[in-house]
Amino acid sequence: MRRTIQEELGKELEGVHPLVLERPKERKFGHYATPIAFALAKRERKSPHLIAQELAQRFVDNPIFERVEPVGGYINFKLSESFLDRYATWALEHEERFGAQEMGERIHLEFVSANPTGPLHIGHARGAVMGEALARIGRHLGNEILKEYYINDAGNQIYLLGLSIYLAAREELGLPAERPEEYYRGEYIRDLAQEAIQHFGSEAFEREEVIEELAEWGKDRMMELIRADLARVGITFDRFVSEKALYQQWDEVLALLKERGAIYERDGKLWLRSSLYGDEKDRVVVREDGRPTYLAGDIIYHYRKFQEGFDRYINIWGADHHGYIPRLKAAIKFLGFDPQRLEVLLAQMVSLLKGGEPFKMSKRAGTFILMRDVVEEMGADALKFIFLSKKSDTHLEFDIDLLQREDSSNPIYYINYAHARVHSLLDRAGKEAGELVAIPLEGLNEDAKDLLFSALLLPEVLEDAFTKREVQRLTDYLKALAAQFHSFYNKHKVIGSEYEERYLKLSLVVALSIRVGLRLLGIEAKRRM
RNA sequence: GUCCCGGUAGCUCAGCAGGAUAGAGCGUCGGAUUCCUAAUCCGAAGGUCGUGGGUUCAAGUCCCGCCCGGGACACCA
Repeated sequence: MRRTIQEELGKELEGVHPLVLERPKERKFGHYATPIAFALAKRERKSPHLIAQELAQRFVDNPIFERVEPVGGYINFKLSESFLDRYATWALEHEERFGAQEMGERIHLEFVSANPTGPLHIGHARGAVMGEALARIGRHLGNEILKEYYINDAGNQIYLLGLSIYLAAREELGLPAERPEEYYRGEYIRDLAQEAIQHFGSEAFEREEVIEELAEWGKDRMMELIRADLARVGITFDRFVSEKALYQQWDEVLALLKERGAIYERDGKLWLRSSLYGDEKDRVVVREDGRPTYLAGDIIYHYRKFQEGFDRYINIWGADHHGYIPRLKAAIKFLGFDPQRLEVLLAQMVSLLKGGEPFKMSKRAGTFILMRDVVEEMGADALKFIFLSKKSDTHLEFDIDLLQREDSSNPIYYINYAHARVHSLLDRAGKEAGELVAIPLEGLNEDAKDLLFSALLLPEVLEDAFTKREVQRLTDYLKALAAQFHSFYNKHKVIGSEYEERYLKLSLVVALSIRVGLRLLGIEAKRRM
């Protein structure tokens, strides 16, 4: 819709000035507006109002507008009913494809990538939910998106996982278990230990040699559990990449880096000259004992990603990794690729409240809040909606108790109720969606036209949400649309009125936008409550 | 010290690429149901947009300084 308007305006105003098209805060100013005359005032040495008047003249006969009005320096455009109706019919004909586009970008999307040394906690959930939603919206808009999970299965942590299971198992079996300074604790370790005793037999825990084996086994079990947690919230991946397997390519990548002058030796270590490309200092990639650092793995990983030739790469990381971005981008540059193709979205902290009290988590004490438990408590839909309703790079605070309530303080409930109401209207009227699509919308009051316009905004909301990576635009839109529908419903009787069929068609468009919008957030709209 | 996020109504937050009188939800107070789901709606009260400068026809929005809160600054992953 916005595109159509822009094209129409473009025909008349081309070359005049870059076109800014905005939606006025108040509906009385029309559906769209442009402050173009302000910008022209200086150059033309005329008052903005005069310029707006002149420009507005060019659109008076255009059938897509009911009214084109200069106010101050603004030109306000009000869409005609016939245009809105045509667009509504078109939307209903497209059904679930409403708002779809053919953007055609090939995008590599990496997210979650939590270490397989423990279950997913609430902090992981944010990036997880965000990645899935972006992928769904992006695909709806015609992009090809590969969802990938990078498994950090190399390094000391996996050994620690094995050790932790080993110790817990020995404890369980009544054998002496000496705790080192660093190990994983928490209920899941005890669960794994019991499972391990079943699997390996109690004799296995008499010797330390089993730790390596336990580490490997534990990692696989953890990945299974993580995948199960994700699946429960409707999140899936197209590919899992193992860090460990990447190291086969390290010699090749290191040689390439050396060739490009990216590497130097100091104190017996190999350093990446990342400060040359924006990092605050150079970083070690190979330690004195010859073991590559974590960064090395990430360099290989991104080397392989970039070799696949995607148009764009998106990584969703926890905000605590933000300092890591410059060194990775520097490495990408050294490898001869364009670091601008890599976008890192940061998922900021989540603070949970329960009954107004902070719900503290501490990984060390093993008291972190599991994503699984939150899903259990408030449901996957509410979790997704609330996590997506704030920009991912700002802190999020919410109270679990609020999300269990079944009223308007729970947004997902409120939106579902609007959707269910439409279906209840249809049932009540005994009408099928199919027989309403062609009903012409004419003679509507302002409330109905406003609601219709709002319902038709879905495509541009989706486009903005995706291209700006701001999914909260969609959640905000759905809340506002639901509110407008509830208000309309309370004010205007549908069944039995002379407008019955027209209002039903209008309601269908509202339901369509809600349904498609929710689906792209990974939530299925309810037809009955 | 450097970097990231934030400071807008009692609380949680919107505020688009600078544009029309700063918005929503919750909470508070008042009202609506012989009528399509009151799981809803309508109304009211409530704001020096952290602070001091600057740019602009126009600043919550952009630039600079300062204050406050949260987080990050590995040869851990």
